[in-house]
This record gives sequence, C-alpha cells and structure tokens, in this order.
Amino acid sequence: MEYSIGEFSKLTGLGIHTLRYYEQEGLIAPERNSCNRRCYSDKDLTWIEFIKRLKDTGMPIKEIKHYAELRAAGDSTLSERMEMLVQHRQALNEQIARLQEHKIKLDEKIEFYSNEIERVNNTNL
Amino acid sequence: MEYSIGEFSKLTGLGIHTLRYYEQEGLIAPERNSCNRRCYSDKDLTWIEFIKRLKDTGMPIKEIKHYAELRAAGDSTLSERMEMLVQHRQALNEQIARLQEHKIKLDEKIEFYSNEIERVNNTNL
DNA sequence: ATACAATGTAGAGTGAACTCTATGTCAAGA
DNA sequence: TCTTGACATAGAGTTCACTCTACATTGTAT
Repeated sequence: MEYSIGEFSKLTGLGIHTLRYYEQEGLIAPERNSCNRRCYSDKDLTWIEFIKRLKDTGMPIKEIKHYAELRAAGDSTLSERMEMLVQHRQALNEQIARLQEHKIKLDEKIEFYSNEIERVNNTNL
Repeated sequence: MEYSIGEFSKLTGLGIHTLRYYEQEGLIAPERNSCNRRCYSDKDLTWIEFIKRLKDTGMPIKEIKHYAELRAAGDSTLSERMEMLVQHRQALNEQIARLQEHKIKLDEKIEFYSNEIERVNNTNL
C-alpha cells in the first residue's frame, strides 16, 4: 500500500508538518509520484514506528538521522547499527532504573504527606 | 549551614545561571545576606533535590513553580500538594511502563540484528 | 470552467529550559 | 591602593523539536 502525506499523518499520529520536518532532517525519504507528491509505503510505516520508539526513549533527532544514514547505506552498516542500538539499550536501562528510584522516593514523599495531613488535622481539633 | 551561590552550584550540580533562572521562575527563594548576596540553606538543598527529582521525572518548570507556590503558602495546601504528587506518580508509572515496553521491542530488534549479521556473514562466504 | 481541498516549498515563529554577555558592585589579599 | 574574583542584574542568544504562515500547484467534484 501507498499513502499520501495526509493518510500517513493519520496512520502515524504525526502531523503533516512534522513528517515534512522529519524528511528535511533526513529521518525518512518517501518516494515521490509523478506530480511530486510524497508517496509513503508500508516500509515507511514500519520505519517511522521505529523512529517514534527511538524518540520516545530519548534519542535525539540528530542521532536518529545518523542511524537512518547507516540504514540507507545497506548491509555493510549492520554491525554499526547494532552497536548503536546496544548503546541505546544501555542508556534506556539506566533511564528506567533512575525512574524507578525516583518512583520509590516519590512514594515515600506521598506517604510522608499522608502522615503530615493526618497530624495537622489532629492538631487542629 | 549556609552557602553562596557558587558553593550551592557545586553541591547541587546545577549551574549558577540555572540557579538564578530557577529563582526567577519562582522555584526557589534563597535568603539574601547584608550585601544582597544569595544565601542558600540546607533546607534549600533538600528542596532543590526534590525539584531535580520532579524535573527528572518529566514535570515541567511551570508545574514545579505551582507546587513551590503551594509549599510557600504553608500547611493549608498540604492536601493539594499531595494530590499533585499522586497525579505525578500516576504519570511516572505510565512512563516507566512505556519505557519497559520499548525496552522489550528494542531487545527484539537487537536479537533480529544479531541474526541478520550472522546471515549476511554466511552469505558472503 | 471553476472552485476546493490536498499538497508542495521556503522560511518564520514558538515554547521550553537553559546559557551566556555586558555591565556594575564589593570585600579581601598582595 | 590596586587588582582579583565572586557576586549582582538585565537582557540577549542558543538548542531542540516542532508548528505555522504565505504562497504556488494540481487533481477532483460540480
């Protein structure tokens, strides 16, 4: 299947402007039809879903662009790409660990608040 | 203990400029000494560590500012503050869940890459 | 034929969170 | 006394990732 930018925007949940911006930044390079309209494929769809994943896990556009360039260069860059993903996984694991630590502290804080509110209520009897 | 902005910067790992910016944005309000220099206390230290936690878990400055205002208003805002934290905990839990989902997918992708590299190597024998 | 909706490009604008520059004050050491 | 370094304010500049505007073009419905 092929999609116009409008259709692709709906499929991906990314705005039309954002899709053009991503193209400009070198993240994605859809085909063009006879009259110069962008023509996104199912491969583009899979690819953009992966881009979203990288973005959501904190990879900056520049780095995704680099990954996209390696990808466009073909099989010879497979191990370099894997290396990037392994590094990114490492960063992601650390990020998750940090957030879990924060969650614990936040739970404690909320617990403290509970007691504090209780205390204040009793004091004001 | 009391700290100059330079000392406080080192203690917190936040730049001097950033500390002044946070003050301007209403996140923190250090005392001033006789000659108008900022004079951070240990309470400020605890507070800024909490601010960092909120920031690291994705709370925007505006919202932290709101929390700071409630905090400054005293005990009467305790339950409202707790409400904010409970909401934030909810967001944090969702964020962690999303990242864990992403991690699984990334693991799969890396596994796929492993196989692909293996395959390409064999093809090129 | 004409109107319209979607698309195209180029470039400006936005908002968040810093980060830096210019300029001035002031206490302490050589 | 002179210089140095840390501090002060006000405001400009930066980076990121969009998001929007202006204007031109084109395929489709009336």
